[in-house]
Amino acid sequence: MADKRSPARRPTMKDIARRAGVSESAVSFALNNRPGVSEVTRARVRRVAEQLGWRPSTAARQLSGEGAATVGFVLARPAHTLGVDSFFLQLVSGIQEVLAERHLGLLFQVVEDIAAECAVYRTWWAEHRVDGVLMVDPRTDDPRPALLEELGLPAVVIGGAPAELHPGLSAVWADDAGAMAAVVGELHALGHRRIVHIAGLPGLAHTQRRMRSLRAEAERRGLTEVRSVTTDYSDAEGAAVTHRVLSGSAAPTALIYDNDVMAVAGVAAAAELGFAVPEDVSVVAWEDSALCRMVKPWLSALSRDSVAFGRTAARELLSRLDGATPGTVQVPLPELIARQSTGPVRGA
Amino acid sequence: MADKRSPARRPTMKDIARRAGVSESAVSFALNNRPGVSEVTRARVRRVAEQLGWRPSTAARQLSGEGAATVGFVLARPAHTLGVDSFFLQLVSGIQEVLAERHLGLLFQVVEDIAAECAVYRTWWAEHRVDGVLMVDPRTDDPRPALLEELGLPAVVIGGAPAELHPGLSAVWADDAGAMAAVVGELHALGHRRIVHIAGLPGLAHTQRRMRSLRAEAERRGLTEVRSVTTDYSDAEGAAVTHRVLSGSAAPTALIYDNDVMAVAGVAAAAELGFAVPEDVSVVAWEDSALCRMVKPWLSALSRDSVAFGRTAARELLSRLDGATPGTVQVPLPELIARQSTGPVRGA
DNA sequence: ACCGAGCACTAAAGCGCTTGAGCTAGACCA
DNA sequence: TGGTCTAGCTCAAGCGCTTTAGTGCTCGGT
Repeated sequence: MADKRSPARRPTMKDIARRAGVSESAVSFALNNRPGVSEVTRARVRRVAEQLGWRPSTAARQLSGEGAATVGFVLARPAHTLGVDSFFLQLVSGIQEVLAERHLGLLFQVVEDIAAECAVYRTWWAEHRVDGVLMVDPRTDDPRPALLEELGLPAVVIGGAPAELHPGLSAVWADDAGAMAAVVGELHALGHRRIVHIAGLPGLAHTQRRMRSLRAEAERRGLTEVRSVTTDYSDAEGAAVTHRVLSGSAAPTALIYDNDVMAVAGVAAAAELGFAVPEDVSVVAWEDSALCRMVKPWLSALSRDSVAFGRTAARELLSRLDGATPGTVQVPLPELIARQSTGPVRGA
Repeated sequence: MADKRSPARRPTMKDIARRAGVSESAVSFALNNRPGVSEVTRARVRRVAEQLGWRPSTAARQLSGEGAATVGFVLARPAHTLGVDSFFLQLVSGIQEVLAERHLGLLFQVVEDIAAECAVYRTWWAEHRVDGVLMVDPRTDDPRPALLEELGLPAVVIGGAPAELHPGLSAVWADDAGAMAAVVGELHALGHRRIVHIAGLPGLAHTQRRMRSLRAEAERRGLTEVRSVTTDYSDAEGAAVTHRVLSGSAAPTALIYDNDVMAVAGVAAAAELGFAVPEDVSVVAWEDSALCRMVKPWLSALSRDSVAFGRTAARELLSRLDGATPGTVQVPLPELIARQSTGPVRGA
C-alpha cells in the first residue's frame, strides 16, 4: 500500500494525520502518550503510524526542544597507540545495550589528545549534537570535568573516584585501591616481599589510586622493597621496564602489570633473562582478556566485567538525563583469577 | 530538575544577524559562502559569528534539507565475542580523521547480528539520523546491500570485492586473492607442500575469496595437500583446529591463520604437541598487530595499514555524499612481514 | 433552562536554518 | 530621460515536530 519505488520518502506525522483523519497535534499527543486524545483515536493513530513505518525525525524533535537523542563518547588516544585492546569495545557494547532500549544513538569520536577532546565537547554542545557524554580516562588535574560543567552537559566519568570528582558530575568506578590491596595481600601470603608494580600512564587518576594504595599497603605490611614504575601501557615499555627491574641487584619476585599487554610482553622479557614464571617471578595482569590465556603460562589476572561496566555507566547517564542529581556508583571489585603465573616465592 | 545554573545559551543566526545589522538570510549566505552578500559584509558576519562562538545547529540544518552531518557504522558482533582486536578501533580512527575535516559525526552501534544491523539501518533511515553508512564484514548472500540500496542510503562496503557487489554501492577492498597467492608462493618456495589454511567465518566474503585463491594457487602449483578449515576466529577454535590438523597422519608443515589471535593460540597448541615453530611447522598470521611481536617466536604476518584503510573508506563515502557515482577502490596489497615463525621445511 | 466543567480535538506559533521570491538603489545603455 | 540589469539585501515560507491557546461538545448540577 504505502509502497514506493526507489526514492522511498520518509513518512511524517502529516501523513499519519491525513490517513487517520485527525490533526497533526492529535497525532503528536497520541504517539507521545500525552493526554488529549481518546484511547480509540490513540490506538488508531498508533496503528497507522506503525503501518507506515513512521519514526520520529530526531532533527525535528530536537528543534522543538527535545534532546538530540544521542550521547557522546570520546576516546583520546593517538591513532598509532590504538593497540590490542578489548576493554573499550566491550565497554561500548555495554553502553549500547542500555542506550538502545531508549533509542538513543552513540556519537563516537577518536581524537589525538585531551585538548582535542575538549574541542569536541564544545562543538557537540554548540551544534546541539548530544544530550550528554561519557568520559573515560579521568586524569589528575583534568580540564574536562570543569568544561563539561560549564557547558551544562550531563556527564558520567567512567573510572573517576568520587573524591576526585567535580560536584556536578556523576561517576562510575571500580575500587582500584581495594583491588590493589587484595593483590598485594595475595602475593604477600605467597611469601613475596619484593614487588614491582608496572603501572600505566602516571597522569591517569586510577594509576594514582593504584600507586597510592600499593604504597599504603606495603607500609601497613612493613614491606620496604615495593614500588611502582609508570609506563605508557605499551608492550614495548612493559618489556623494557621488566628487563630493567629484573636486571637489578635485588630483583623483585612478583610483578603487577597495569594491563594485560604489558604483562604478556613482560613474561617474554623475563624469559629472555632466564627468569621462569612463576618459579622465579610471579606475574599478575590487571585486566583480564583472551590474551591472558594465549600465552604460557596462563596469566593470573584481575578480571572485571567490562560490558557490565558500560551498562552501569550508561544507566547512570540515562538517569541524569531524566533529571536525577549526579551520583556515584561503584561496580563490583575486580576479581583476582589465579592461573599459572603466580606461585609461592622460591624457597618459601 | 537538571542543573539549571547559567546554562550559556547557544547563539543562533538571529543573534549574529542582530549584532551584524543584517538579515538572517544575509548571515546564512555569508556563512555558507553563497553569493548574495558583499565581501565586506561577509567578513563582518564571519567575525561576529566567530566572536559569538556560533556553530550551526545540525538539527536545524537537517530539517531544512541538508544532511544529518553524520555517517553510521554498525558492528554486528555478539558482545562476548568482542575480543582482543585492534583492527576496528584503528579502522574507526582512520575514518574519523577524514570525517573530522568535514565536521561529520560518526554514529556507532554494536549489535548482536546482521538482522539487528538491518533494523538499525532502517531506524537510522527513518529517523534521518545519517547521511550514509560504512558497512563491514560483507558476506556471501548478504541482505544488507539490497536493503541499503532500497533505502537509498549511500554506503561503502568495507572489504567487499567489486564482483560480488550490488551496483549501487561503493566498495573499498584489499586483494585477498593476490595476498593469498603471495603467501602460498612464499611458503612453496621454502619447500612447503602440505599447507593448512585456518580460515575465519565461512560466511564472510573475504574468507571465501581467500579459500578460493588458496585452492586455485594449489592447483596451479600442483599441490594436492593443501586445504582450508573454517573457524569462528576465536583463540579457542584456533587452538582446537591446530591440535586436530597437527595430530593427523601427514601433518602440514605450514599453517596460515586468518587472524593474529588464532595464530598465537595455534603456536601455543603446536608447542603442546611438541611441534617447534618454525622448525617443524611454519606459521603465518593474516593481520599484523602488537600481538605478533608479543609471543616467541615472533609471528610472520600479513600487514596492512588499517588506519589508512579507514581513511580510504571514509573518503569514498564522502565523495558519494558529494554526488559521485559508486566506485570501487582497492587498498594496497597487504605485505608479508617475515619474522621468526616461517622457515624452510625441515630437510629441504 | 442555564452555567461551568471537562473532554476530544484543532489551529497556529515556534525551534534554527535554507532558499526562492521580492525589493531597492545605483550602473549602464540607448 | 527612461528603461533594464544586477549586486546586495530582506521577506517569508517551509522542513517535522511539540506545545499553548483555543473551539466546540456533552454532561452534570441546580
